[in-house]
Amino acid sequence: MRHSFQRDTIKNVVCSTKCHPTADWVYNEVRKLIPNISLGTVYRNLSQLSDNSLIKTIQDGSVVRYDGNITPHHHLKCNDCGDITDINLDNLKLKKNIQSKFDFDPSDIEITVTGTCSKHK
Amino acid sequence: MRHSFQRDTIKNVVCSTKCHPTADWVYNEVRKLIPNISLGTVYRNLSQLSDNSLIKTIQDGSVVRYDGNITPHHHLKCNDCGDITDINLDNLKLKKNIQSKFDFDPSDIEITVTGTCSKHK
DNA sequence: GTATATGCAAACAATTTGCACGCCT
DNA sequence: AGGCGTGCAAATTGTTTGCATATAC
Repeated sequence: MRHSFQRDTIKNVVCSTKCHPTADWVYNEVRKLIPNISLGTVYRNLSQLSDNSLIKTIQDGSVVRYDGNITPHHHLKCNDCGDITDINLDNLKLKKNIQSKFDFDPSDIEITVTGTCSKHK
Repeated sequence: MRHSFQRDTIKNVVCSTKCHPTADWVYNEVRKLIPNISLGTVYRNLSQLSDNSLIKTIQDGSVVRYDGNITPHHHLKCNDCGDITDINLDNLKLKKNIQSKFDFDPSDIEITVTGTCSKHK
């Protein structure tokens, strides 16, 4: 992967927010910096960045969101505001449990908790 | 929700398989029984059935799959064959943990474990 | 110089919707 | 009779791709 101003900018935008943005949100932000960038370029670079593990993707219903936080973590999603928050959960025990109980070799465990956040109770 | 032969057939098809089918798979199966059914009808009824909690939906990447098993359970997905298997995990502790640690009221916890199934090690 | 990246527009796949007609109750 | 359900086709949404040009190394 060689250098490109577009890709650097896209990565910066994704990594400087905690809002777990969609491609479209990223596109609009990046356009403020590179007005004539194309949506295709944004998609291509987001895929590429995630293929190279520089960002993460999360499936939120039918849309893909991106996450600059690449440390292992999970998500809370509020049904009211749609906000997604990062949480850390120890899943080592779960991993071992699954390995022994189901004869399955986990490479990734994704836990998404939906519910009501403190602001909306 | 009143009676319809189409909806009954769709529900039966979804509930008699463990393969977590897509709308398209269901469409093709149902067409064997009702050759002139339309894809729109299949989508409408799958949504309706899941709105009424008679079936479940699971997001598998960008496509939606349906599950006739409506008891609380989670999924193992093999990276090699793509097969999705139901597993039972006790998440009561996790629920309580999240409630107290993050001041968040969980309504649903979804755990998807991807990895390698026993057949593909 | 050559391979990779870009902008643009067209193509795509999954899903949804508008409409006229048909069937349940 | 009135409203929900249906088939069909067109529309919508999110995403990907082909192509000619531009840029990195």
